[in-house]
Amino acid sequence: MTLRFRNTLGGALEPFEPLVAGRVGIYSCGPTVYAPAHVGNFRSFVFADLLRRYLAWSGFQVRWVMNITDVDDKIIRGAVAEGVTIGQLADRYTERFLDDLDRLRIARPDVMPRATEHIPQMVALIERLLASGHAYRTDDGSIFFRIASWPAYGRLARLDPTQQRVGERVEADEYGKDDVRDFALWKGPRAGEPSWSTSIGEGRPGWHIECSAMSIEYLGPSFDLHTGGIDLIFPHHEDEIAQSEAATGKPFVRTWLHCAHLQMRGEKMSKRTGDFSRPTDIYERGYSSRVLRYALLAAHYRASLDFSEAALASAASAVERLSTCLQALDGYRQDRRADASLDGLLTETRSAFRQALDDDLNIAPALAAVFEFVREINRRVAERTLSTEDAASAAALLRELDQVLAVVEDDAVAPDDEVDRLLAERAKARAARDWARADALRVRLAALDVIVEDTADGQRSRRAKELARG
RNA sequence: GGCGACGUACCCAAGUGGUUAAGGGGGAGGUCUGCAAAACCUCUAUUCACCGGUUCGAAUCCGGUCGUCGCCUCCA
Repeated sequence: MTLRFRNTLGGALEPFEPLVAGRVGIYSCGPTVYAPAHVGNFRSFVFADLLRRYLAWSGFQVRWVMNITDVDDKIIRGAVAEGVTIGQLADRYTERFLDDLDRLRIARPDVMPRATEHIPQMVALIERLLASGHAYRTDDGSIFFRIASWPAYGRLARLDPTQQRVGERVEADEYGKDDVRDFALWKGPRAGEPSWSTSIGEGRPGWHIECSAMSIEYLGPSFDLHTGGIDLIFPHHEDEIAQSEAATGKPFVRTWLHCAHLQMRGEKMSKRTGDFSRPTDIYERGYSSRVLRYALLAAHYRASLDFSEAALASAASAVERLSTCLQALDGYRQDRRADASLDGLLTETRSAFRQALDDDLNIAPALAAVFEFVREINRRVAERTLSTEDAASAAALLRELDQVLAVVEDDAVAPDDEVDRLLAERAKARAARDWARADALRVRLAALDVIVEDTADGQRSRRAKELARG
């Protein structure tokens, strides 16, 4: 089976064929850096990261671009409220965002362009739209895209523009548009707002144009994959398509992938309702970042996912099961003949994993393949039927699959002399069959959040950090 | 009102025409272990929201009903 994706544009499951064989260009709509992003936002970034990792694992050379929106209404409002510049506010939350990405093991995109550093590219696009009659100016210096000039408008969202409930949901016309459905490419200058002096006049860019300008700049006028949350389909991505294709005359994006919402208590997690969590809130509750990653990753990207304490607890147990297996393999020593059936198991597992993810990133059967492998390996570890080399091969497969999942490998633990000393003492006590002393040391280690377990391969320790404490 | 997604065990969730309905979590019992933990084994849906229909056969196809969520405005 070959790799297939459900394309939002048209809704069909399509075989994936990159424009250039062996190479993939991905653009992901990134954050607006006016505040720390919440867990719902990160669901879509974890999804994009899974996509990127899986494509890379499958042998594609991937170029991943994610924008940083560092000028918009909310940033301007926030900067004014704090008495800082929009640059200062945006820098602060960009740093915060990058930290959040790192902790969630979302590998940094290859390019993270900022809107304010690409004004010339946006202006160039707008000039072409003005020249071709797809855009028009209004009295205040704003420039709008004329939807009536683009018959394909609404194809992505399967929305008939004439059916929009004008007046009820569509904002009243502030800028003197010809048609209320037309969207801003450029916003004329206003007192107290940042403004750029350009060939199309004074002002600042609209939201949609930045993604067109920056994706075209780094991936070309036509590229393979574009991701975002389901809420960006309309109007954001619809507008991107219209303005990009109208400006370049070329088909914009081949495949659009949209991630469903993270829900909280049955409703979309959003800052607006106040019902949301940030990653740091989850960490403070005692869950590690890879538990959070697992919780966001374990459901199919197109299915809405309810974010709850139960989901996190379940993720914590699952993650612990995976890393315990890896740890057991790393510590395993057995001088014996190789397990003749191991190669077959490794091949079957890799194949089932690939087959699942090839099917529109169907994560559940992919994880099932991993867990079935773990159960089988745990059985062989317990029965001591693996050789030391077999254990290393099994561990290597887990690590290989974890290049895609990034949840199995435990975070490196900072060395701790006190813990090391207690562990060594306990090992000595056990060797001397001094059970009372060994048990006392185990209790002391537990107080330091270190769980000690005894196995056929000796004492094993791990941090008690995946589960909520208290 | 228009458009879209969805309803499978205690929870999450795969499965889109045909042998025993994946997997994870949780729970119950057991094995192993100095003890503990981890791990392993067994059990935990004669049934897939409901009602009709098509078919030799449906969780899977068709029609209807009920319910949930999202988009149509800024939003991941």
